[in-house]
Amino acid sequence: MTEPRWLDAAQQRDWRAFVDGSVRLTDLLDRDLKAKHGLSVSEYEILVRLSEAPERRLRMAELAANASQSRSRLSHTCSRLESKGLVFRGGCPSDKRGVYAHLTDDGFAALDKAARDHVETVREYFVDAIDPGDLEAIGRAFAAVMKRLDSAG
Amino acid sequence: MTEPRWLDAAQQRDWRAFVDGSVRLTDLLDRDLKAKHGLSVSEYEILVRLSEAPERRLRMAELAANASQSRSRLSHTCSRLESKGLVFRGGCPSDKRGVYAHLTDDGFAALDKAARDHVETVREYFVDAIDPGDLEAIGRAFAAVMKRLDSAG
DNA sequence: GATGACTAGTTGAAAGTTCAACGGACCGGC
DNA sequence: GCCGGTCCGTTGAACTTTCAACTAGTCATC
Repeated sequence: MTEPRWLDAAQQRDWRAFVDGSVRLTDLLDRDLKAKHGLSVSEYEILVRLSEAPERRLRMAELAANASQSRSRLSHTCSRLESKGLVFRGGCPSDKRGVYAHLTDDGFAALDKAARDHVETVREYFVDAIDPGDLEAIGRAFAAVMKRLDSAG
Repeated sequence: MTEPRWLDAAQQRDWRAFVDGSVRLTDLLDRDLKAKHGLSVSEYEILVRLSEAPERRLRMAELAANASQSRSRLSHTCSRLESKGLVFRGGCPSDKRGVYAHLTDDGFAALDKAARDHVETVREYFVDAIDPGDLEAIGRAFAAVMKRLDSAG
């Protein structure tokens, strides 16, 4: 077995800061959203993507891809959101296998309320905590990470 | 209700890049580690913290804090790791409520093997995908985020 | 040395996620 | 037209995480 190229001290420090910081940050956001609005971050993300889609609806597979979730997970989560009345599912005329997830008016209203609090928390613990130049660096960096993930499949 | 200060376009782009990128990256790392070594990232993190501790052992509460996990979750996860023979738990003489989680030799060996692959994947999709200056920015930024999380409790 | 408040860690059930398998619909070649 | 391969989305079981008790030990005060 060849010796792996270990990270140097600075790389390790930066990588760990990201791992620890992002775990703790998403944990906070999740608890915050759940306590104030009864939504998990992944449910919230689903509502966001739907709200931005034309006619506020998306095919399940596309929604799953947008929200970086497995189809199975989305299916279960959508069932929950549907039973809360925030989403409903209807067939797709052009492809009879297909299903459209629609955002309901209640869903839009719930999202609007949740987003107001959520953005404040994101500001407080992320955007406003970070030097503006460093924030841009994060944007560039994770765009590059995603590009590499995409080209790997 | 006062209008929240929404993120501007650039802030939103950067925030979303982070959210999407980090979800997809940790997802990949998790699958990779699970497929090659039968460990989840959170199990891996526990082994890492133990391996770095003096005498390769830590009190449960301290380990939970280091790994950013709840005590309950750590308790369950440790049971699993214990049944795999990677960790064992023993009492604490100075505080009879206390429990030390120890890394076994098998645990250390498993971690060593896993780390060799893990670091390669981290390099490929994170460290080597990112401009060095941007990586430093990430380190600074998430250190700042953690500092703010700490001072909020 | 009792009392009450707090901390360490575990437990079991509920809630959520992953995994493998499935039913049905599209699509290509024959 | 039909047969195999593939894609869409769902399902139920297995697994993991969260939540709310709970036991037991410590500590401070009286």
